[in-house]
Amino acid sequence: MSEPQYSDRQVQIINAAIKLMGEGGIQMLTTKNLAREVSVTEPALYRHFSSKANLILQVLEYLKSRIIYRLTCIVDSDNTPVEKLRELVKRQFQAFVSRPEIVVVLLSEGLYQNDKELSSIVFSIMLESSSFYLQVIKDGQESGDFRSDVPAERIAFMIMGSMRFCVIQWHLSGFSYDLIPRGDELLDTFFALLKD
Amino acid sequence: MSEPQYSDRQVQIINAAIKLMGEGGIQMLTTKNLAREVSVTEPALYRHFSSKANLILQVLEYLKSRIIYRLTCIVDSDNTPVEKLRELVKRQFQAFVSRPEIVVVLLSEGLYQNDKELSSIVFSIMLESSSFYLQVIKDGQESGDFRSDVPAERIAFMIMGSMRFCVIQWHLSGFSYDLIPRGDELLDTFFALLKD
Amino acid sequence: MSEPQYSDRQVQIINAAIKLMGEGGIQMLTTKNLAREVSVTEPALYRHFSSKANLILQVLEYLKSRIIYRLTCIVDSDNTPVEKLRELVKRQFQAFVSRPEIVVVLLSEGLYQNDKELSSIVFSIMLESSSFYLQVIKDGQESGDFRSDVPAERIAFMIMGSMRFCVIQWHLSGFSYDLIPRGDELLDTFFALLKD
Amino acid sequence: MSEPQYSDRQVQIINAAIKLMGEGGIQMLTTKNLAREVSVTEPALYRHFSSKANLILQVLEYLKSRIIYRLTCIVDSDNTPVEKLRELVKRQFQAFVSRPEIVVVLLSEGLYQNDKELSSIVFSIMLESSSFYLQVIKDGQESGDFRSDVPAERIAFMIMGSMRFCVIQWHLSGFSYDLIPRGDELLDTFFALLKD
DNA sequence: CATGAATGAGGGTTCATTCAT
DNA sequence: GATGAATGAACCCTCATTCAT
Repeated sequence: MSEPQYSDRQVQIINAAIKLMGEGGIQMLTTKNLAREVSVTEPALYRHFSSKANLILQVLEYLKSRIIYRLTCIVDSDNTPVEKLRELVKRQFQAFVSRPEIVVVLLSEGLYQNDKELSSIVFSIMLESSSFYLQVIKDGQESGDFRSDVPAERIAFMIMGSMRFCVIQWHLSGFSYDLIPRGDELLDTFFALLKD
Repeated sequence: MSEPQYSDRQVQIINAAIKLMGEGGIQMLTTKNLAREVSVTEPALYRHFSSKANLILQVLEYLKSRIIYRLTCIVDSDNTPVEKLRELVKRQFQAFVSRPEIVVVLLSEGLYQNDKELSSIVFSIMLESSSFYLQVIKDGQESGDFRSDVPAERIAFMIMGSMRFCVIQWHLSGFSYDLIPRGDELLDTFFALLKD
Repeated sequence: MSEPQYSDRQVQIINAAIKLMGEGGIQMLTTKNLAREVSVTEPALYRHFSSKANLILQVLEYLKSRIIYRLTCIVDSDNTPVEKLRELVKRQFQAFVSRPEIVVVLLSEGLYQNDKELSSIVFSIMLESSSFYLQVIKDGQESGDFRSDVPAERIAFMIMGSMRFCVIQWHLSGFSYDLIPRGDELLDTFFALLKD
Repeated sequence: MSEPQYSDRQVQIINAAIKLMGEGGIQMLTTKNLAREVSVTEPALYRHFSSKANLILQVLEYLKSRIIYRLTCIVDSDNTPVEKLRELVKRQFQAFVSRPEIVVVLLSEGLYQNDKELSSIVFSIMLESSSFYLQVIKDGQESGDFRSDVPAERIAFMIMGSMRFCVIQWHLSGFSYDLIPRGDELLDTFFALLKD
């Protein structure tokens, strides 16, 4: 593969960074906090990442590769489009539930405001994810499972937007309720609106 | 109104803060930058706001009151539900176009991660805005303009989620294209899916 | 008299200053706190005192004049030396009890470290007070009430030192016990040691 | 010993802090002045002390441990009570002469007004020192060297109070005369008054 | 690989004081 | 007399990063 390999320490640091950002946004991701979290000194971090910006970049790329991998698995399976869409939503939500910190890292785009490079990775995660949803919708339209009078692009767009909105509210509420049933409700709504 | 009055200077500072956050997120909102923007010294800011946190809070409340006002005007008009929904979307997008900085302030929830109070204002803006959309959808369902087999809450939810997603992509792209046509497309999609 | 007259406002400010210093030392005596205490704005203070240093100076002179007046009354009375000494101690302690803030202002010499002028006033209060005690001791020695084998100066010195130490401990304890009985104990000790 | 160890830099900083406070009270103890005195930058100080408050605390504890050590040596010696008392006074005064700054730090209780923790250390230094004087007086009473008709506590109290008063006057005078002879005078007075 | 020590740049904030009104 | 607004200087402290060891 062309994907970069991460040393154990790097993975450890990346996960610590995700944890910290999850706790208090990018303002909590300081070299001091990070070093404490990994139980090394601050200069030691620079053995593994050339700078803080570079670290965040690796964090995003690390998450991106895992997301793409997950989406690929689902879309490449033998399920029907309806089942695939269900899986896409459920597994995405399960991922957030099992690691809520990621919500901050991935859905708080504004965090990376200053850095074009970071913003563009977040953007690319969004776009590439899009294509998986889009493919499933198109398949569903061809198979007659989903209505065809609305372009697949716009449907995929609405689905992703709704999912994001759902997760963001969950986050703003302080993760104070169970996300999973919300995903089921979302799916019900999607299928109702998409019925041919 | 019972809302707090702002002195000229306060409004000036609030707008400068919005501008700065628009340019570089909360990391650009430093007292130094703010003071330069308003052409006073840093300590002078403290005559008008008790602290930086308090300033951000006022920024959010200032925007909130304006948003609520705009939504109220639209919903209280004599238009049909269909027209109202169209207005809600178009005017919201126009507001963002005429002042893109606001996107950062209002849609980058993660920015306020550290501060429960700020997060809760952003959350409340979201929830209160919701209620306006919801009312319009409900009216449309009663008048037979919108389908009734899907609960109004979920429809409102999808609409807001899609709008946010649309604006966020626009933001991540660096405001590199015209947002308005995207709003029109969104509306087309909404109406197609909501047709009774 | 040659003593300066104080306007009502000046007295009000002086007393507010004493109160503040009593609460938190000279670090609490800020123009902001002072203005709040007197219910005027900060610049208004400068109508009555040319500077903060000048204010403190007036505070000390104000207190000094009152102390000297009190001491004079006692020493000029018709009492015996023994009674006068008793009065000097009791009335001094009563003054502190009725207004503990003064302890800080008068006995925390270090506060004025930076300012020779202020230090010298505190010093002069100490020296002038000394002379009253000294006179009483001398009278007592002449009348045969007190032993004469130790110079009056040294006896007066020990008495004042013990009194100060007593009050300082009371202060450091947070005024957590009744000072008056300690004064009585002190007096017992003095008389026991001074008996001819 | 169980006492905390100080690194060289910490001792250097502590001494610089004492020097600064000696020159101009706590108002002169700024991070900027301190850094200049130690020839490092301000942030460097924070590698050795977590905050300015913590530094002052360490200063006091550092001095306390040295004082207690000195007192212990004297009291544990084989001298007679009379000799021990003489030593206690002389060595204390010598310590102040050789390092007058300490007067400010230890005898300007008001300095720490704002901080309960600091005040309580100063208080504890006072109390613990007390116990050494008390022991010597008691021994002297038992051996018949000192009169027994006045409780040892009160005698110790008078001695400490007189000593403090002596040193404070010396300080207020700007260290303008030799403190040592004053100590001798004090001792003469003590012995005269304490003679059985 | 990792550390202890240090740094320049910058953070938010408070201070006593001034000035025009 | 008093105010609102402003200021220069200074405050304590944190940041990401570097370097010698």
